[in-house]
Amino acid sequence: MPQLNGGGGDDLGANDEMISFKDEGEQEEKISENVSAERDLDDVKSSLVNESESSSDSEQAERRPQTRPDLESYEKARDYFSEALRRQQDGGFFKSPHYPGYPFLMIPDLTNPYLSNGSLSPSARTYLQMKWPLLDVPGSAGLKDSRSPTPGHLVTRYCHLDIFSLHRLSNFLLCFFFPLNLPSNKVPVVQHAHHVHPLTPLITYSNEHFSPGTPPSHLSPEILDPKTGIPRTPHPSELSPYYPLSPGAVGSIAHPLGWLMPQQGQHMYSIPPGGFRHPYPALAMNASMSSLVSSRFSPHMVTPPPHGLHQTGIPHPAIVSPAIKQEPSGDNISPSMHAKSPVPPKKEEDKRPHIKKPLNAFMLYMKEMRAKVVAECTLKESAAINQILGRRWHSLSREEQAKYYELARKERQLHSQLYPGWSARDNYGKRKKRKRDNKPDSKPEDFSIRSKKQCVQYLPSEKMCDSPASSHGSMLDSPATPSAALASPAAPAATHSEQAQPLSLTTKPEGRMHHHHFSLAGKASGSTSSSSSSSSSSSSSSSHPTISIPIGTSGSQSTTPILTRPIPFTSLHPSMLSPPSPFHQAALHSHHALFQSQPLSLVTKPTE
DNA sequence: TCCCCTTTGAAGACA
DNA sequence: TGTCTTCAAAGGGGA
Repeated sequence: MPQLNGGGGDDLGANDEMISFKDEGEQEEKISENVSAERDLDDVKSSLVNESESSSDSEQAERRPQTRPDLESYEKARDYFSEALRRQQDGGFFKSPHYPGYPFLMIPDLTNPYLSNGSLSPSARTYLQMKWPLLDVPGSAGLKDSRSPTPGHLVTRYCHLDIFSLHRLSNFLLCFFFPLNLPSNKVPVVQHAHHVHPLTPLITYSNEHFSPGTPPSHLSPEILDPKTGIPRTPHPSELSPYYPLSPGAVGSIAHPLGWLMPQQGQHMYSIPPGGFRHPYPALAMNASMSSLVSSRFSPHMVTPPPHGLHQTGIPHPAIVSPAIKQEPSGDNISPSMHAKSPVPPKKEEDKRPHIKKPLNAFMLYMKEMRAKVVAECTLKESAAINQILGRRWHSLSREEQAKYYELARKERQLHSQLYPGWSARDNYGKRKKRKRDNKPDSKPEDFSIRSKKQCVQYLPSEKMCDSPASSHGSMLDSPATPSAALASPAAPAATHSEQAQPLSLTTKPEGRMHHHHFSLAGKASGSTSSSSSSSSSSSSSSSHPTISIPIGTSGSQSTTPILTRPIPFTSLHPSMLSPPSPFHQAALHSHHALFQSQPLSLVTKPTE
């Protein structure tokens, strides 16, 4: 657990009160989180053929990622933003993440965090919890759990920061994020010697991220010459290349994340060019970070280094250097790329950066939650992790999903603004075609043979996958609220369709449901997008006893009256067959949508 | 070393 | 317009 002042520093004060909180919270967190995680984990683990996966708790503890390498922290920070965003929007709905150390730049008036009555203002609490890892306490304990402490307790848990400590804290952050003319690559913060700073990701990269001699932009729009210290107009090459803009786009970009913009009048600290950079601003965005994006996408945006890296050397998530990600040479570069490429024309076309697709809602969710799932389980295979994530995704309420849809929409918007000429087609052919693309419609027998790592093995045949999606979540009882529809252009179809579904079965986008029989096991039953043949469906039907639930059509198939989608019996959670146990009910409370009480009471028997 | 696997969603291609 | 394909992330595992 990173601690700020464990090494004796007293800059922030109250350090002696901060230390144990995380441990306390971690225990609570473990208990609650493991409820769901273990379920998913057990589910997946039990389905894994690899028996070696079964490990003792001690092994699990050992395998749980501890402090990650810096590069991972870099990504973790990225995830943390999304996490924090969600938590902020959810009011602490989600538990504190496993990865501490999260740099937030915008401080909602930390110097005056107290309300008139002397209590800590909610914003300050939110900030302290979310933005300042040292002060972070498990969100579940503080804001979600019905047993959560009283506000007074919260204040206590928030370390009794007095006004001076907070002021010092804010100053600390300012000094940290906006070093002024630091002479060298030294970390421009007061960093205690013995502990990892909670902002370790930043510090870790600070040698690279914090360009010496770049003053805070909130202090001056100009750049101080690193040599002379004289303010001067920033040279394009020194400016943030994060989202390189085409010349025409420079300065014309409306804030793509204005929905996250904080209230006016709230002072924010913009990021200096060359200062702290989040790899993916849109992901990093939250209300406290929006001005960061504002500054990041300021007219200072210029072309990035040709290799697709930041001047800090950190690759932009959306720009992958050919050295990192192989791609064919210039042949596949679309004309738009040629015209709009942020990279100056080079003789070697293949060195053009690979602009990745913007992440969709699920990808954003996956990035955010993957670390949690991985931390909670011993599973290493992403395929299994993704299955869990996929189920959890479905288990999310529409409101929660809507956040990601909205975030993804902003991502796309931002991406389109930054890369006006970019097209998804530009990336076509840069990956080797998958085998399944050439695979003929597999017969049921073929499916079982096709791959020993097929998801059939991830999903248990006996033990119900008690993941929320297949058992609880929107698969059967999604509220079909239009929130997601409002948030995502893709969502409307689903919402529209699901509203017509008696059971509100959350279905894949209709383009994927090529057949009238749809297995809730999804691709686990062979219904891959590209191999969505009748055979795969029949494979599912043949391999899983199913019950048929009449559902409405969806999307483009809305004209089709009613479809009957067999649900593999093995996909039914016991809770669907019987009331949830007290333990389960506790889990329901702890995990919100992941464990909602089941309105359905399906009684069926496997047709062995 | 490269590809597969797995998930969902977005976007492009194609009929 | 509807259907299909590709790619986005992630990392263990297999060839």
